[in-house]
Amino acid sequence: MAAVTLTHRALYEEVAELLRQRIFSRELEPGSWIDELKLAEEYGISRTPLREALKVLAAEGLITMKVRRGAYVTEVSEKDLVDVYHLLSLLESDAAGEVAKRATDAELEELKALHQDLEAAEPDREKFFEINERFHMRMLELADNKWRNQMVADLRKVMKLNRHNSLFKSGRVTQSLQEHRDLLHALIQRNAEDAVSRVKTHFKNGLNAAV
Amino acid sequence: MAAVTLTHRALYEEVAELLRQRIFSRELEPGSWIDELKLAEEYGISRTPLREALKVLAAEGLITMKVRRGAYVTEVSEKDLVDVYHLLSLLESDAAGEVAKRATDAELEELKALHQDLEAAEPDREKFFEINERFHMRMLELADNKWRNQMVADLRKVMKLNRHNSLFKSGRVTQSLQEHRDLLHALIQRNAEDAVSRVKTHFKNGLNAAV
DNA sequence: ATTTATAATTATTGATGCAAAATATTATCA
DNA sequence: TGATAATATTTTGCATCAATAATTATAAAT
Repeated sequence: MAAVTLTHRALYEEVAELLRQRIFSRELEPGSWIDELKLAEEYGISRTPLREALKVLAAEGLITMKVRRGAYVTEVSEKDLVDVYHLLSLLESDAAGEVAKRATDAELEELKALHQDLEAAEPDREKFFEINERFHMRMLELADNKWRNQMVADLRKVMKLNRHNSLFKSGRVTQSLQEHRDLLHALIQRNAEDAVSRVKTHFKNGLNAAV
Repeated sequence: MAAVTLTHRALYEEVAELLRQRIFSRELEPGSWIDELKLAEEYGISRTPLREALKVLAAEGLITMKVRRGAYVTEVSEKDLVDVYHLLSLLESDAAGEVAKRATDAELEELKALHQDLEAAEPDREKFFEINERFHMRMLELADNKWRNQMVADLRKVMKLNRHNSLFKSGRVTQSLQEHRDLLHALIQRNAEDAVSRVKTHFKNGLNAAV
């Protein structure tokens, strides 16, 4: 019904995005079964695009398909979280080293501006969260490896499944900001080795605050 | 036709696997458009499970979906190949370091046995290829990070899209064997640092032979 | 009373059909 | 003769429909 057809993206993509939001907001809880029929009715769409959306989310690791049992929201164990942080640390630190070496001055300026936004957003958790994500992804983009970007984006989604968000721990935001400052300093100094180690520290502390 | 219904896996999974084979065998060429209707008829199935299979392959990076244009086999540029090798190097070398530190003696024995199979397979390219893959994936498993396993498995699929297979270059098999020998030595010595660097060298040489 | 088997219900998976969109082709006009 | 517009064909994408598999509940037998 009333499905406006200015469908720039395919319907299954739109639905996938809606489902992601519901998963991250924990409206769909980890471990819970996904009722295709109910969701399709709720969105006023058929099950076909919904099922295609579920396949996409399954590939991202957000949901798990069980044969003849349907789709379940992925449960992230503590070990999973440790493993995911480890990979993010590895991939993003490598990217930071690349950026320190290859980014143009203008690009580093851009990161600096993003960081300033982050400093300004500090009291607003939601905003801090969003800009933090933007900073990380922008650095990734500057490292110019689309395959890594895709992997990091997927891993970050899994990370967000975890109920204990590290930024909600008291003092973590302040600490995180300091780590970002240090990283930015290393990048501007074009000290690749230092940038790598700063990112690794950042993720190590992030994990400690998360578990 | 004759679609035997001992469907332990879902049909879309089976179809995805069949398509992977056709892509790797270059029967479906990179850049070429995938004719849903024709394939569905060929396999004697409907378009629904086929489309779901395409979504899975798209998530793996093997095919690319264009809105209202359908699915195309992914074309891997030289830069893509460099980027993918870089990531494989990063992820697998890290895994090797982990294995050097944490694997049990029995597990290292298992890797050693696999390596012996590889030595024995040398003249048979096809077999060498297969056992080489098994060795790499087994090492990954021993490093015990399922998220990394998934990522490496996907990246290796993309790598296989490339037409220039490095192992087809003369002398590369011999060189590759030597690198494996060195890696195994480092693992058995439990020298993590050396293992990491051996894997990195292995991928650097692999890339050089591939481009 | 407990266990096993069968039947019924429920939910997933696959097929078919239809509508909308994009591209290619043809015809007409300048 | 070339360009533009209209039409036709091709193909994607969504919905509805049918069937298959699994689980649960009930009944019967030991």
